[in-house]
Formats: sequence, C-alpha cells, structure tokens
Amino acid sequence: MIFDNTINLDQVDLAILRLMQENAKISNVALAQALDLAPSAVLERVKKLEKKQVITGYTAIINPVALNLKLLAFISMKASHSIGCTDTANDLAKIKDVQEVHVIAGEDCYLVKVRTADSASLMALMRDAFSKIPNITSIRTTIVLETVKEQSHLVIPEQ
Amino acid sequence: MIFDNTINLDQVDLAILRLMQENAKISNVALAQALDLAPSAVLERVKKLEKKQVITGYTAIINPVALNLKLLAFISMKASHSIGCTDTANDLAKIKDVQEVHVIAGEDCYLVKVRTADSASLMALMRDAFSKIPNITSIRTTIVLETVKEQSHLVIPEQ
DNA sequence: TAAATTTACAGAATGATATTCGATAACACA
DNA sequence: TGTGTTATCGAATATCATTCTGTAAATTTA
Repeated sequence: MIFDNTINLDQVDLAILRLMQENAKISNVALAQALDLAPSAVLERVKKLEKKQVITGYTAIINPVALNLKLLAFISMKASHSIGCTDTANDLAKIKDVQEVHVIAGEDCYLVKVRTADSASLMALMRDAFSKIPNITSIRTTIVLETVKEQSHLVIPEQ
Repeated sequence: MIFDNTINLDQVDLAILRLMQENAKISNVALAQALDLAPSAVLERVKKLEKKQVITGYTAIINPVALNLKLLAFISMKASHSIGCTDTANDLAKIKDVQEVHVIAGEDCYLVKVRTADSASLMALMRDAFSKIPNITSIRTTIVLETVKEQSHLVIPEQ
C-alpha cells in the first residue's frame, strides 16, 4: 500500500493560504468574492486545510516592544550526548521565553532563539533555566542589535 | 515636552492579547464572555490595540512542509561597509525567501533566516540573490536538520 | 473642591456574516 | 456505462460584528 503523504493544493487553496496568511481575519464572504466562489464552498476548503494541518492555527501578531520584550538573542550550543538524542532539545523547548529550537548541522548542535525583556532577564534565564539542562558543554550567545525583518510568512508559489 | 512612548496595558488588554495570540479567529462574543465584558467594550479595546500597533496583524500559521518548504537555514554574514549602514540589511530583507534579518553583535554583522524547498534552491538563492548584494565579505550557512520548536508567540505577563 | 473633560462600558438595534443542509454537477474509476 | 466520490451552489437560519446612545467612573483643569 502506498501511503499518500503528499498534500495536493490547487490554485484556489494557494490563493486561500495567500489571503489568510496576509490577514487571518478576512471574512469568509470576502474570501469567496476574491476567489469567485460561494461562501459555503470556501468554508469547506478552509476547514479541509485546517484538518489536513496545512493551516495549523491563527495568531495575532503582537509587537514585542509593547510587552517590553526588547531583547532578542540567538544561542548556539554544543552537547555531549549521543547523536539523535532529543532530550536536550525538548528541555530547551519547554522554556517559555524560547521561541525556537533547531537541531543544526555543523560545529554546534542546537540553535535557540530567545526573547526577553533585557540583558538582565536573559542572564536570569541562563542561570535559572539553561544551566539546569544536562549535557550542554558550551554556549555562545549572539545578541541582536536591530531586527530589520522578522516574519513567519511563507513564500506561496504563484501557480 | 515629554514624549510619551509608553504603552500602558492593563490586565484586560493582556488577556485579550493572550487569547488572540492563541487564536486570532476567536469571536468577539467569545472574547467578551471570557473577559466578562460587553462585546462592544471588547471591540473598542481590540481596535485600540490595533491602532496603538500593539497588535500589528493577524496571520494564518501555515505548515511549511505543505508548501514543500523543507529546508531551513541560518546564514551569518560579515560586511565591509561602515557601521550603521543599513543598505545591506535592507537588500537582504527584500529577498522573499528571507524570513528574518538581524543586525547582530559579535564577530559577524548579520544573521539571516531563510526558508527554501531544498538545498538546490538555497544554492540558487545564493547565486541569484545573495551574491548580488555588495559589501558582503563572508558567509557561513548553518543548515537546520530538525526544528523542535518554532513559534512567534510572546510570553505575555500574567499580571 | 467643583466643574469640565475624557474614558470605559453596557445595552439595544441592525446589518452582515458564518454555518448548515440538501440538491446538483463534475469527476474518477472500474 | 454505472457507481462512488468530491466540489460546488443557493437558500435558510443562527450567530455575530458593528454602531450608537446613555451613563458612570476616572481624570484633568480651574
């Protein structure tokens, strides 16, 4: 039996994704007008995209500065454990202030994106959370001075 | 004259942000019920948060794999130009496949997050786009093998 | 302190919207 | 060709967003 892992998205699906990525709160009616379809047809497609986990959620984009989260940092780490062990990565992922945890190729093992109020709270985070995680042998912290672009928008193929 | 740059958010505002970050498509009525307020009052607050640029948008979170975007990479760059010059960063930001551009402290100048289909398309991107940007003197590409956590959700203070 | 102004909220009205459902047409496949 | 599946439409209804007015509270000003 062939396990069909491919998700086939047609032009209409891609257009929906494009519009909803741009503005998740676009009304179903507006979507339908833009796509030249009935609202009920569009709704069914959106539901299907959600069920197929093509769309995994909807979120409000919040200005970090408004929440006083003025420090962004990337932290590279090496670990001593065996290759393929996911414990350390999972421990890192549990930390709330950690936005991203990536296992990377190259000299280091993990790349972590962290957002805190300031350098003091980053220091506190490292003392209280990172240092408790076993097997981490080295850490290199890169402070972001200025973010010129930061978006989760994906490039959606034109056709 | 004191320029009031502070954005004062009370408990209700934070609760709105928490709920809308979790699910941007939550209905106004549901929000109002959760906050024990009238829908009209909540709507006014949301509008205000948008106007104050606390909420900067609403987006559908799309699974990159569904769009065949299976490669994630971080690229560190050095540049030869004078400190404070933003041209290079802006050039990088213009590239569609580039999700993030950060000016960083440390040995390198820029950290760039890129998402493409595969290593071939990353190669093509470097050939067609990155190489055209002047003043870049060195590049170090870090390929992500696995992403354990990736979210734009901010930590919203409890109270 | 008192008056004036601003702000936040509730409640009602209405206009728009989401959602459901049955019917139909297009399509895939054997 | 016949059968099952899928996508769509259009209408009906329930839900919701949005606007507006009045009011109370908070804040500012004199």
